[in-house]
Amino acid sequence: MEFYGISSKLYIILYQRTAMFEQLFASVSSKISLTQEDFERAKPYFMAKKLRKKQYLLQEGDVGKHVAFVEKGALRSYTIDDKGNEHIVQFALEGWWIGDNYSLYTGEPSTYNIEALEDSELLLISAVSIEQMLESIPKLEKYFRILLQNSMVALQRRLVASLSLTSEEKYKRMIKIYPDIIQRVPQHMIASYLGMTPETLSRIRKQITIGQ
Amino acid sequence: MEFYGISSKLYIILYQRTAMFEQLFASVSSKISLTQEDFERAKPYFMAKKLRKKQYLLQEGDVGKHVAFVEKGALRSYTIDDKGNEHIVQFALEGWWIGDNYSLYTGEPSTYNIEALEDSELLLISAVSIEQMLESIPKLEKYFRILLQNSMVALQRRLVASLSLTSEEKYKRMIKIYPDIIQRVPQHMIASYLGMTPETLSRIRKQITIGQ
DNA sequence: AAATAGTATTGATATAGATCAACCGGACTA
DNA sequence: TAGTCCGGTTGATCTATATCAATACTATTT
Repeated sequence: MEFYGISSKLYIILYQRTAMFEQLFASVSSKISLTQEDFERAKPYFMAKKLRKKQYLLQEGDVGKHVAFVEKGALRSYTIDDKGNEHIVQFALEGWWIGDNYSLYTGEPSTYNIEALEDSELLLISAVSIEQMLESIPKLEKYFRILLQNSMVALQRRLVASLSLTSEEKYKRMIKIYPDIIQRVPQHMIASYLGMTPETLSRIRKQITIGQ
Repeated sequence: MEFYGISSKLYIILYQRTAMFEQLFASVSSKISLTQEDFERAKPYFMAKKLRKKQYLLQEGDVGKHVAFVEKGALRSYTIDDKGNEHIVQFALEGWWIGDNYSLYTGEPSTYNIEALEDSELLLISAVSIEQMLESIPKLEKYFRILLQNSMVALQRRLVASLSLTSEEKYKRMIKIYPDIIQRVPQHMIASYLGMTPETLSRIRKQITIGQ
């Protein structure tokens, strides 16, 4: 848009860089108003990273050095409990943040595993870079605070849901809130996220489709 | 301690004011290092409030105008689900914060009820006061960020626990993490917090005490 | 094209925990 | 002093969901 008078080669480079931050720009803009210049100043704090399907961003025991914003692809974070069962704590599609904030800030080893479910393109940022970026662009404080608050609310609601709903109700709630995740993620992972066995989810789905 | 050379009357007033903020001071000091002067500057942003047992700090449908720090007493926040069942989202004893941050910042009506379980002494602070206080004492930003992070971690762990543990394991975990809450809160509320019926909790306790 | 690993379905059976119901003891309160 | 409320216990029964096991399908690797 504002690229009049620059060579086509440079234009392409700039265009790519913008495309790379497309989702992040959308995410920030949806929560606060930020000028294009401020946003340009934010870019250098991030590092692009691609992950192939099944690669890990973080493994249990590692210290999380970055949090990641998902520009493209899909990831999950999960823990393994004492009985050896996996529990999916979070999915992240385009426009979501994922990482272990606690490990990032405390320097303690993480209890999570974060794995790409599809080939993914991420924007990483370190704890130090976040500090510096917030120092330099204080408006972004609000963006991150809103993110944190929203995740707290989502987490509390999910907890209440897990305590009060039947398996069928949990699944229907999931369809309503995250239809896109249902589409892209294997069914047994949805089951793990909802705290039920794959068999139970399969039966529930059968019942629902017959019912409709 | 640092009150040499002042009249005994003034001493008492200062002593009371300090006593009123005792827990808050301890909480802040445990997470960041703050000078006594900075802390003194923080005090005016708070408002003291006493609540008798069974009184409410917030009721579903109200907009949360403050968050509260508990200097003394015990509170709970809970929601009522579609089936009319109460679910306790949080307890708060001395040294804990309680409130609906989401409602506070968005201005939307709260979905929570916050009730005193004992006669309690609170320090309230409004959204605007928090902003101003953080502006004036930026060090406190870190304090609040640590609080938020810790609650996220606790909440995620509680969620995984609720998905993976048996009722007995959940109760034992609760005893380990919050022995003080077990002591002071009616048993059926513990059951509600853990997502089981009072009957189940009663049976579990019986079994445990026999086992030991 | 064959082999393998990952994913989903279906059936039979077991069980943790919910539900319903009765009862008990203590603490307000009328 | 009796009466009502509240919290907790105990028993009998029911049910949603887990577990175990077999089979089929699909995608990926060789």
